[in-house]
Amino acid sequence: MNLKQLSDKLGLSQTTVSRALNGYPEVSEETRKRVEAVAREMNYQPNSNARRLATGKSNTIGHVVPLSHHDMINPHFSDFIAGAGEIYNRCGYDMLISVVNAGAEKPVYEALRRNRRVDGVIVHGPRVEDERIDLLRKLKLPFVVHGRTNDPEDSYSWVDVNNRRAFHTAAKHLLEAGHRRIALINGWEYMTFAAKRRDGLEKAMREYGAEPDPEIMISSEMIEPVGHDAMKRFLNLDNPPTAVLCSSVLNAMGAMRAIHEHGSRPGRDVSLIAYDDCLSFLPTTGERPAITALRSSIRLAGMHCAEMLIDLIEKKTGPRNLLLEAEFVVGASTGPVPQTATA
Amino acid sequence: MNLKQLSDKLGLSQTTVSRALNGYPEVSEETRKRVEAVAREMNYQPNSNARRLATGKSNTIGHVVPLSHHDMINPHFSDFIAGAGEIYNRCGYDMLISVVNAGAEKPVYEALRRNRRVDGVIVHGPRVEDERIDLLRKLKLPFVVHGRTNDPEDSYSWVDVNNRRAFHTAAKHLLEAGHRRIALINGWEYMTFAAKRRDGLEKAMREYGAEPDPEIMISSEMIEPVGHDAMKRFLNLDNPPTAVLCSSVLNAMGAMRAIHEHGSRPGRDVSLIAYDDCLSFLPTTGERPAITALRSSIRLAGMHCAEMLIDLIEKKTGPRNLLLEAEFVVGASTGPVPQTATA
DNA sequence: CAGGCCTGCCAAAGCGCTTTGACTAGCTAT
DNA sequence: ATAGCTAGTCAAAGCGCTTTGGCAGGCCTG
Repeated sequence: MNLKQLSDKLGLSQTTVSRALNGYPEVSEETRKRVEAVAREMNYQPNSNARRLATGKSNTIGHVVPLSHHDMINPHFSDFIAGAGEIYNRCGYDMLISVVNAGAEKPVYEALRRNRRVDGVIVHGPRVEDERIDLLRKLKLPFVVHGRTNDPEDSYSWVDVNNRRAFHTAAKHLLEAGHRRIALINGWEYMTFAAKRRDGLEKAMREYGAEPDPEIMISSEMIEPVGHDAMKRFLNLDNPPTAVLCSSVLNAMGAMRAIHEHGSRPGRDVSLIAYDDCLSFLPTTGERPAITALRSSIRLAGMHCAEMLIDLIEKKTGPRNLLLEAEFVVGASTGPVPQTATA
Repeated sequence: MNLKQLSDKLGLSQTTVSRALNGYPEVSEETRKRVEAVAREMNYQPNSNARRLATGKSNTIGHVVPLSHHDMINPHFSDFIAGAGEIYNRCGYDMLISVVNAGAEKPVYEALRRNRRVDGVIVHGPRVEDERIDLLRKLKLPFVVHGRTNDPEDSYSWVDVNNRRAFHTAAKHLLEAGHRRIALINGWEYMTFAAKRRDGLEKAMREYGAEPDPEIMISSEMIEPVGHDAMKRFLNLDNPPTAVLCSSVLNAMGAMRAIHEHGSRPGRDVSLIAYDDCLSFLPTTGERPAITALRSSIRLAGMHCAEMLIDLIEKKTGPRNLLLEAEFVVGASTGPVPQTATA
């Protein structure tokens, strides 16, 4: 069933039927009703390729997903997608995903643009120095960054969590409890979110007269074994940390494992705080959670990004920004600094 | 730069240029070379919407991803996508993802078909009773199932792991070591993979004269806290299991946590085997792995599915099947049944 | 009542590609 | 010499939609 057949059936021109269905005002209400009724009855749906060719609009959002060195997609990604996907469904957009080796994004963006394959893109995993912002601006391809780069903040659209403040808050909590040697198990610090988290931690420490020690700070992949190995190493130092900040629940689990193996008790001998992206497959349970955490839903961030991008595309507004705050939830994994250590 | 401009520049007709670029034989080699050179120089790339409209082929593969009850996408999904995405890139296909509530897939498939939005789809999360097979056959939309349903096996295309044999092997390993009370922390058993795993376990147990006990078997979401809570409950029974099979590393981690909390030692007091999908964010480490596991890469499965589907689409072959075997790797989490228990 | 202005509809021209059917020139076979 | 191929090219007809530019006819307005 195509437009021609439908309009023949209705005894109307294709023009009128098209307009009726797309809500143009040049059609009488009566005709519109009739067209809509028959279209529904015939189960008519316009061919999207034809429509795209005619309008130049694709009603598709692109996600260019960088693979890390280990051919792995950031595990946070599936939750982000779940959030964004919900909005796309609601607004009638499709989601196109391109998996590509980190750093090789450029030709993909160019191809998406040249082909008019997408109306806009979401930028994942922004780095401090990121050439994608300039590229996309040059390509005139609407985009929203999930996170930030070091470009001027109001020069592009982004949705981000206040990572610096989050880690500042967490660090302050530890510092107030007497901790002075605080370890950091961070993501890659060429990524903006990780750099900002370190900033927040260091700022808080300096405010309390504590000196950040590079020896107990690591920047790496946010996965379980990395957390484990790092924490194990830290605990075996002559001067081990009394607390640790983890950039993800994944490496936090590893750190916890190392703490247990070392015979230490979390919250007593060692305090631990994790940044919890509310990963759907690792829900942090119960009333009094096992882990003290900073929480912000990555799924929600996905929804915000999608909404903002669609707004940008349809209303052609200028750059917009959204800064979310992480929630700080005290759990069982933090406590006052042990006496032996403060002495 | 479109075809017309390009052919004007070359002094050829659009027909000839199109044929030259698409490798048709009716063009002299000399002309083809010239066309290709200029096309590259001009950075010409055909508009994919126009091509799609003309050919009716979309060069796009659809993934309809069901959301579980908790609005969560199966975490295995991102690894699968990484594998499939690699193949799509290599073969010039795009990946279209539709996130949809579990059970509401039907209208989405119908729309994808009617719109000629995709050339084929990958079916995720097949259930024992799954109406999608029939639906897709009726829609004449090529598809490959990642897993199986209870439809006749050669009546549709699938890529699956031999889940029954995998769990049979694992169970046998435990049974040989003297274990008779074996617990199961499984995925939802309306999903085929989970049902088959249970079958494999029960078959092995019966072969060794052990009776499966429903009280120490659970079918649920494969996430950490579920594994924890289940194992905790099992260990507190009057007659606790001496071994446990976990359907995922995620719930295995939870089970491990419960074992530790209970003061038991994995591999000594309680044996544990996990099915490891080689999740990129939870790599199982080292020479002598901490967990005895069945291994099969879900990323590889993604690649196989993508390859098979593209073959189906391009060569229009009949149904094809691929049954992969999981690798069994003995680690530190299994050992002989403790004496107290056998007595 | 002439002129202008809506309202509601239509025919036809794209959008940029593929593909059909035809045509020419040169060559072979009869 | 005529017919019949083949190789190489082209003009034009789609693919199914949107959108431009008209064109009737009814309604005001002065």
